[in-house]
Parts: sequence; C-alpha cells; structure tokens
Amino acid sequence: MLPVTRADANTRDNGRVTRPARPVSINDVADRASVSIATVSRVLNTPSKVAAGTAQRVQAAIADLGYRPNLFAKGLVTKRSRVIGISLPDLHGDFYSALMRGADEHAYDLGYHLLVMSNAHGDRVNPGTNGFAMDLIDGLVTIVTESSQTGIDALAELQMPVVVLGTDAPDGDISSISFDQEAGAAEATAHLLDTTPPERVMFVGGHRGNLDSDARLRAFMATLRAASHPGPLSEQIFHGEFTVEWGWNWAEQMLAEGRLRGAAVLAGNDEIAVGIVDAARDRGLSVPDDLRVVGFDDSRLCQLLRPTLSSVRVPIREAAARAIDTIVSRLDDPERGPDRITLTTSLAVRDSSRAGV
Amino acid sequence: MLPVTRADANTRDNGRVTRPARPVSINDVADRASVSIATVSRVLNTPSKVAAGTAQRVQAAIADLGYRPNLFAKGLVTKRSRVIGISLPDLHGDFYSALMRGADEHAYDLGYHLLVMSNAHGDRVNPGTNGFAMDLIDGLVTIVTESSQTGIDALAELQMPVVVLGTDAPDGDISSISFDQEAGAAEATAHLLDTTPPERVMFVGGHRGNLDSDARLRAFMATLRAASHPGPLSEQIFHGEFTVEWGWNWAEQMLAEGRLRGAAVLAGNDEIAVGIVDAARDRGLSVPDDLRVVGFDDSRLCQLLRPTLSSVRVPIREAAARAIDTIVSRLDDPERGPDRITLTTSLAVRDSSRAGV
DNA sequence: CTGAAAGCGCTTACAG
DNA sequence: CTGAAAGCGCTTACAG
Repeated sequence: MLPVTRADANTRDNGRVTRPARPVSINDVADRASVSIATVSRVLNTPSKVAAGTAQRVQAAIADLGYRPNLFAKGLVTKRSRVIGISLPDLHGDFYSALMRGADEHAYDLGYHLLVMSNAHGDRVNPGTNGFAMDLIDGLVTIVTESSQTGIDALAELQMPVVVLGTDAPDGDISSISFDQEAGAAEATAHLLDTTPPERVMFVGGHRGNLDSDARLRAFMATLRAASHPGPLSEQIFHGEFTVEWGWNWAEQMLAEGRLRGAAVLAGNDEIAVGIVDAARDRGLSVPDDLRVVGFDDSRLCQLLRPTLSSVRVPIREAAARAIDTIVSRLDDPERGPDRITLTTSLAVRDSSRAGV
Repeated sequence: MLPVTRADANTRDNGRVTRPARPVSINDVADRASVSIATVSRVLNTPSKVAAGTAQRVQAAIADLGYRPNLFAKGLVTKRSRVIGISLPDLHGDFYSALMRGADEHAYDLGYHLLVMSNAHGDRVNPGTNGFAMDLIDGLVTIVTESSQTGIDALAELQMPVVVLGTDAPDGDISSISFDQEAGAAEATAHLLDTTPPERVMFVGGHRGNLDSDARLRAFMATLRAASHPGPLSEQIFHGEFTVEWGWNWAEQMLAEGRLRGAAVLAGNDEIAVGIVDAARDRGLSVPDDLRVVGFDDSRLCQLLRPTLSSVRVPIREAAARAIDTIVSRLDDPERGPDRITLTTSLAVRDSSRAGV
C-alpha cells in the first residue's frame, strides 16, 4: 500500500472527523496511479480503451482515495446531469404521489435522479418551464391539465427530451404517455346504464377546459347517445372542481332539490365522488341503493372507504415508469423520435355502484 | 438596437424553431455590452460593485440574448447548486406526500429546488447517502426510521447541512426537526382512559425498533402507569407493520378471540387504525360503541372515513418547511450551528373514539 | 494504449 | 469601477 495522502483528510484524525481542505480530484487519482488524468477519465468512461493492468492500478487508486468525479465539472463538458425533472401541478395527493413513486423507482434503476417541482407557484400558465432548474436537468416529464398553446410552445423550445403525461401529445417533438380515458369513461357509463335509465345518469366533472374532464365527458355523452338517449340534457352534466369539498357541496344542493334519488353519477375524479357519497350519506340516502356513484383514477381511497368506491383505474405508476423510459431512450439515442403511447384504463366495480338487487 | 447575433440562433427562423448550435454564454453577453466577462459576472452576483450605467447595458444585453448562466460552470467554482436533496423511505402515501409539498413550497420561496430520492431501493441501512446525487445537492433532509449508528455516521460525514426529520437529533453536527410524539401519544392514551378501564386499553404499533413506534409506546406506558395501572400487561401491547393490511389481520384475529369488544386501541399510525376499524365493522362491531380507536399522523384519510378517525396530528408540512429553512440558514451562514427543533403534536378527537353515551 | 493540451463557462482575487 | 488572468475539475480529439 502506498501512503494515502489526500484520503487522510477525509478520514478520522484522533477519532474526530476533519473537514477535508479539498476533496479528492482526478489529479490525486492520476498521481497515485502514476498515469495522466486522461487515463483516469478513460477507465471511468471508456474502460475498453485502457490496458487491463493500468485500469486495475487506477481502480485501486480510486478506491483507496474514495474518489468521486465532480459532477459540475463533468456536466460542464458533457452537458449531462443524469437528473430528470418532473413538474407537476401539485405534489400532494394520491395521484401525484403514485406518479412520483413510479418515476423514482424506474429512474433509480436507470441511474437517474429526480428533480421535482410543483408548477403551482403562482404562474399556472407555464407547465414548469420556468426557473433555473431547467438548466440542471436532462429531460422533463410534466402534466398538462389545461389546453394552452403557449405552455406547449414553451415545452417544445426546451432543448431536451420532454414527455407530457396523462394527456394526448401535442404534435411536434414532444412525447406523450396518455390514457385511454374515453374507454374507461365509456365503460363506466355503460355500467351505470345497465340498471339506471339514461335520463338519470349524470356526469360531474372538473371545470370546463380541463383536458381530463373534457375527455371523460365526451365519452360519457357518446355512450349516452349510443344508448339512443336524446340528450344528454344540460341537467345531466355539471362542472366544478376536482375536490371533495366541491363534490360535497354540489351533491348537497342537488339532494336539497331532491334530484339525486335514483340517479347514477360518473364523477370526474375520486375526490368528487367521495364528496358526493359523503353528502348522500349525510342526507340518509343509501349508496348504491338510492344513488350510484363511480369515481375516476382508482386512488387508494377507493378501497378504504365504505361503501368501497367504484372507479376507473388509470395506470399512473406504469405511465410514470414509461415516461422515464422514453426520456432515457432519447437521451441514449438522439436520433430517436418522440414516443406516443396510450395506456389502457378499466373500470373497477365496487359497492358504490353495484346494481341494486 | 444593436444587431442581435447569438440570440438569432435561439429564436424563430422562417417560423420554425432552429436548434441553436451553441447556447448563449457569458462571452456573448460581454461582447454585446462591450465589457469583460468579469463585469457581466459582477452585475449578476454583486451588482453593487458595478457602475449603474454599465450595469444597465449589461442587463440589456442579457435580456436581448436571453442569457442564462450555465449552472455547471457556476457550480464548478461556487460548489453550490441551490438544490436540496430529500431522501425518504418511500415517496408514496399521505405522510410523505404532505412532507414533499411543504418542502417544495418553502424551497421554491427561497430559490431552491428539490431532488427527491427514495432510499428504499434495496439498501435500507443507509438513510440516503448513496449514489452520485449527494454530489449534486447543497443539503439533505432525510427521515430516519430505525436507530442505526452506521446510518447516522454516514449522514454526519456528508460535507453539507443535514437535517433529520421526525426523530430526535442524533448528536453531532446534524440538525433535527422532531415531533413531541410522546405528548400526543400521552394525550391520546389519557383520552382513551377517560371512559375505558386501563386494562382494556391497547397499543398496536409498528415493529419493535421503529423509532416512532417506540416513542409512542413509551408515552402510552407512562400514561397507563400514571393512571396507577399495574401493567401494562403484555396482552395490551402489540407490534406489527404500519399498514392497513396488517392492522386488519391483527384485529381479525383478536376479534375471533373475542378480545376487542369494549376495548380502546391507540394505533401506531393511521393505516393500522384504518385496518382495525375495517375489521371491526366486518365483524359487526360498532366503532366507537364497541371498540374505540385512535390513529396517529392525522392523515387526510381521517376525515374522509366513516366513522371519522381520531388521530394525533403531526405537523409534517410545517416540519418540512422548517427543515428547508434550517438548511438554507446554514448554507447562508456556515458559522451557524445545528438546529434542534421540536414541534407540538395534538389529539384530534373524532367519531372513532368518541366516548360512548 | 497513453499523454499533453485545449476547452467547457463561470467566479474572484489582484492590479490598476 | 473595470479587466486580464488564474483556476474550478473534468472530457476528448489529436499525436504518438
């Protein structure tokens, strides 16, 4: 063993940890292995170009000194950070939580890290293209909830692989991982039509203009029409917010007007559905006997609530993993074009919409 | 207006976006403003050292060219990234979700970004000190769930501000934001003792060795003793996992043995509590009339479930914000010592433990 | 297979 | 108040 020099600074000294004056650099490794820094760099990046013996010596030096390449220096020349950004409307809630887990798992497997940013900091217009963070990441996965051309343009001008998650791809060079929400919404609507007459089936979504809500509504309407329902009448379609509170308030008012008994509701998401079920129970209505409800997203809540909540399952975790895949693939092969993937959704029937006996 | 040179490459050309051959650098700005790069750097970093007129010219050039400093180059010399790492046992679930939101909000306000990493990728020993990500962040907030000296040591050797969230600070240079879990657990236990005899009060926690579970159990036992209960007998204390499934299974077995009627349970967290309530209902027991249950964490679930779930509120969002604060403060003032903050917990009494009439 | 050297884009004493 | 120059720690043609 040669005497360790720089490493000493990093280890214990009389039992106390001392702050190293300077971290171990590639020069230290080169010195210790008696090679040039170019060779050290090569054993790290293109080991096939180095003689086996030399490589071994260098590896030993690296291990002895506990050397780790400075990522800023590396990034400065390679223009890569191995960090993928993920920009979401919010970091809170089942849906985003599941998304992040899926992304993290897969990114880790591929040797990437995740920089998260909520883009709900005041400027909702721009799906996360603000701020210095963009200069630190190799690619971006984001969610677009409103149709906004300026937002899309901003994404398109980012000089990195971008994937939009959840909604269909804008054209251009942007990838997308979306869900066949229409299929799920249609399946749910058909399920409700099984035992509830078409004029008593309602859609209660988010606000008009929300891409998810709009897609789900389209399928709802198409399914009703296919059932040769003349409508749907405007009294069967409602817009609000994707929250428990709004769902509760909406249902409360409808209940006060006696309009929910015998009805069946396809909610724009699980939160709204939960609010509706709550309000119905508070008013003494039985779900599903007096009112049937289906949510959307199949969040963890659905199985925990009583009655358990029927919902359209959206494979968010898988989508997040695919998003990471897509980005890494384009990073590895710049020639590769954008992906456009659509994942299947499916209805999970539970107690809240079970057909009455 | 001087002719824009480098910026041309970044803007539209015949309506199509062209990839710039080379991004705008500090040299381009210097040229355009007819100053040296040192001056450009100064207007960005120490504007007070630059003459007003000069600064204006430089600012104009920056705006015209759309210049943004290369963060790798900057990081290479400043050794700062303005990125804070956050390493969690999992990214999924109410608790971590709330934590991340709190951290993100505050980090954003302070001009920092968040690099998240789950440390549950196989190697549980080490609370997130692995991998290259450590070289990219200015500070780390992490959660320690098991008492592990090697894990703590690894954190201590990180050359950056570290804050441990949720559990008490190990000594040394590490900050901590913890919760007065004992107070909350004691309050909950006292609440249960109000109408349930001491020998019928149980603690159902996570596995032995989990720091949170152990702390809560200690307070439970102390409170029972203070109520001059000889025990608690070993039949009143149970260890398992922090999941709905485990809670359900545990309760199911207890119910089968007829041991839960008339009892009151302090669960180690909300998940366990949910499982217990579920199992009780499945067996036809009324909560709270036949069985009283209190959870821990006061996650969003508590208010959505029926009966609503009593729980000990843990101010996780605030804790996350304080954690970011602590890190940024130490970054701004290297002389500053570690913080050791304890936040208050409090019992939210809801239907699941309401005293029988 | 290996090394000397240029270059990535910044910041910051040091002179003036 | 401003500039020339050194230096941060890497990678990668280019020669040999």
